[in-house]
Amino acid sequence: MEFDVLAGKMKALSDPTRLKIIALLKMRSCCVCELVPIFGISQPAVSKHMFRLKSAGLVKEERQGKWVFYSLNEDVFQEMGFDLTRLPDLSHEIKSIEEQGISVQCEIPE
Amino acid sequence: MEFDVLAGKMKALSDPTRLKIIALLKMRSCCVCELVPIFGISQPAVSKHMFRLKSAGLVKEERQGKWVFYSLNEDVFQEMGFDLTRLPDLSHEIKSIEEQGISVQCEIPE
DNA sequence: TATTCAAATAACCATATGGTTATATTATAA
DNA sequence: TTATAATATAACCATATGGTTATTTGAATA
Repeated sequence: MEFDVLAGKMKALSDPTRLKIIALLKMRSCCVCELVPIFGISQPAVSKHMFRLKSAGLVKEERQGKWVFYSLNEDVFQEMGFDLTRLPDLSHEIKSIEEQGISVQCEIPE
Repeated sequence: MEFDVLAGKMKALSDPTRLKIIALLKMRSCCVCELVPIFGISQPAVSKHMFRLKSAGLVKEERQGKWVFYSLNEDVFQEMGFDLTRLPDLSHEIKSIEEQGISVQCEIPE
């Protein structure tokens, strides 16, 4: 797990519209033209949201004739939730400031 | 759970620095002056990050003399992870576009 | 009381974000 | 082949973001 990568996935879900899109895709795949009336935003706005979700790896796309169907990448989505519960150990950072003598002992705020 | 609120929490964690701060606070409380040398950014930059984490409810603050110690709000953090796995049901949105006849049957892209 | 240290706030800047309208691309249908 | 439908891309705009430096606030210390 890389902090940058996980933060990128979080950013992809940091918008209410994209979060709702994910909730919808948990039910079934959708094409752009279905999402437009649901969210009441323009078609290019939906396309941009899908691009962001796809770039983060959260969503897969599949063209079916003139439609492009987007589906949830369940593995990536689940892994993200897991990563959130297993953030990397940063004890070396704590150790570093302690060795440099710049840590603050909250026990002894004399 | 509200999509807006959850998205707000995600946004608070959508920055690598803030995500690392959370990872640090999982180990122990820290004050601003400890985080400054760890991240190599200015003290006001750290203060702004803490404000954003606090606003999202992910972090608690406690003044100890001239220091302000920030600690992880573990309940909120855990609940966020849980909410992510239990996104609200949006079947009514699907039903709506189906009733309006604007849904696309991906089974029959004739 | 005056000074000093930690943190917060203000003002600013460059870049990112989420929307728009207009146009291009891709694939079906006439 | 031409028109049409779905999607993507481009260009633009207002606001948000993450950083900076300068200043203010709060608390401990000389």
